[in-house]
Amino acid sequence: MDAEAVLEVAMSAYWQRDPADVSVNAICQMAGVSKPSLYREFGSEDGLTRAALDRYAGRVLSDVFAILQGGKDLRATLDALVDFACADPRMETGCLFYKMRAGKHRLGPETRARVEEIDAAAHAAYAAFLQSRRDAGDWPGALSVEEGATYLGEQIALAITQRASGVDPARIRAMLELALSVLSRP
Amino acid sequence: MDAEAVLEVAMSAYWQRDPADVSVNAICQMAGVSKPSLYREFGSEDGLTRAALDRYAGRVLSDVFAILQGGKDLRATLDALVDFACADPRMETGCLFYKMRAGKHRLGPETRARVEEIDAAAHAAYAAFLQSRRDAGDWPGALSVEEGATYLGEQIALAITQRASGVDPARIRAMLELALSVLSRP
DNA sequence: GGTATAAAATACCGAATGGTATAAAAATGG
DNA sequence: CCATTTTTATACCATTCGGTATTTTATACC
Repeated sequence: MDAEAVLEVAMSAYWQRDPADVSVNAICQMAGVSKPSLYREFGSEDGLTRAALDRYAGRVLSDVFAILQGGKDLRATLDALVDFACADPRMETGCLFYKMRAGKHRLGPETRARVEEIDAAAHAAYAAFLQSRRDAGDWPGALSVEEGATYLGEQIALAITQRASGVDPARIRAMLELALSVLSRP
Repeated sequence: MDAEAVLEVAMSAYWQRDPADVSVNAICQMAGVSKPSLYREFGSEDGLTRAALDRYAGRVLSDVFAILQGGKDLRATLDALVDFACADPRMETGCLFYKMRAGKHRLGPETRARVEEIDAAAHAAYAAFLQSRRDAGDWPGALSVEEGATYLGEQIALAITQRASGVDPARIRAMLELALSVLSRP
């Protein structure tokens, strides 16, 4: 049995639908794998969701971190984030991480801990980016780095979550650009 | 058996937790009512959640509609909305309507239809408010009424959803005021 | 080819779900 | 006080869930 293939199937299913709406039975059926084999590999449903989240983080979220750490200026980085949220085809069905975060109480302890870890890391990455822009004199205004990081992160999350709901991407982009305009205005 | 009391218990439970996390059995136990009695009154789980949503709309959402239709100017109305989202103790555990909307696919057909109705009505109320402010010369900028209504509604939803997640209310208020500042700026 | 061993598939378990049939109890009418 | 009807409470049903014991199949070794 190919653990990589199973994980790919699980990640895609959790991502497309919602972790709470995909049972272990369904994943076994989709992957063509028996339940005992899956449990021998991942231990529990919690282990499987955690592994799927890890895979997702390394494959998708890493792109966001790369944008934030790219060293570009404020405008270019915000544009790249907006493009990612509104135009990247991978975000058409939303973000697995945000779906897990929204239903955090339904996750097992391992996966929940991982979600909180990633959440903290994302906030830190947003904050580090904004701090660097402020140091470079690129980010005007009196908003604190902490508040700006929270704001930026939540607006991105809102936009991607709306994409999963099937809202018109053009409208989402307009809303997001409107929300982020406060960061580049004095 | 007191149908009103049952409905009150159900609404509170759905509101505090999440409709998907409260079973019919649990509601019967909390309300001290037998399952057949509840099913004779509400027909199905869908009927119960729908009735709970209707009660919530008449008891809580009506306050939001009242704010939007109060005839006050832009600043005063936005302030009232921000206060409602960030300071009203009833929003401490979030909004039942937004919780249902977020998990729309898990609801029965009746309740889901009601959610969509309310969603449309809320959007229309936001739009009517903004249109009246534009007509009164109170709302500057080139943003369309439709886009403004979507933006305003989603920012309020985000703030209230964050309250349910236990985020610091002061920070939520700062974020929301920041987001809404684009509506009163040229 | 026969046997020991590892892997996988089926079948099962207990708990919980939404929903209902049946038995008990209470209220009503005479 | 008895009989009828309505309401309530218990028990049950089929299905699904996560998780596992058991049996069957395939592989490896000699």
